[in-house]
Amino acid sequence: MLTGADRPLLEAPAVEVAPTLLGAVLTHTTPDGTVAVRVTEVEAYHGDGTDPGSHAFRGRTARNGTMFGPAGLLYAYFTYGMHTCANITCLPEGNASAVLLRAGRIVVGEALATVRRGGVAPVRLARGPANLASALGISLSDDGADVLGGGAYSLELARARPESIATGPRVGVSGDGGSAAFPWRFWLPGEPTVSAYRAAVRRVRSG
DNA sequence: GAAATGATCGTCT
DNA sequence: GACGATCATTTCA
Repeated sequence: MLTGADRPLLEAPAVEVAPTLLGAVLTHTTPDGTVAVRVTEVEAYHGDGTDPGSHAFRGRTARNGTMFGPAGLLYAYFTYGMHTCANITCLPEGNASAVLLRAGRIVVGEALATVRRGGVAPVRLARGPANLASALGISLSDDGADVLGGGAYSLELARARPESIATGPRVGVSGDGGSAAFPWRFWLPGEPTVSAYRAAVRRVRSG
């Protein structure tokens, strides 16, 4: 398990940290029990003004303040009126950079995760960023939690670097298509828990 | 199997 | 007031 002494491992740009997190195990312990997920898919987000898809693109706000904190924090945000997504922050304090946890495989607490997800098939428990957050029991109140601080969350990196890593454009990032062109999405090929790729599409308003 | 669509609310402009 | 780092369901093939 990583501790505060390991924080420098995460004090790198998101594109460098993202592949490192593939195969890592994130654990969350609550009064209900413990759920751990092996990360199989991630996306990098930057805050240096070069990434229009990042929450931090327009500078620091009340919501994205955690992205500007030190590396190794949990950045939880609420979106689409009903979903919570989880990131791990990168770079030292003052720099906005984070890795979105898009999908994973439940390795501990599958029963509890299944209850939280409403009884879906195991492979679907943490497929998709909002599903992953739900399975782990991550809520907005967990925003800013230190994953390396020995609290409710803990992180364990993969012992060996994965044999192969696939990269591609990010999912669900709308805009002029510019940011989606960068291969800032990383996943473990062959993992059934990796979410299906869907190109960013601007929603059509009904009525 | 693939594509379209509603749900639902915090956040930014 | 508009839209979003999404998901489950419905609809069509």
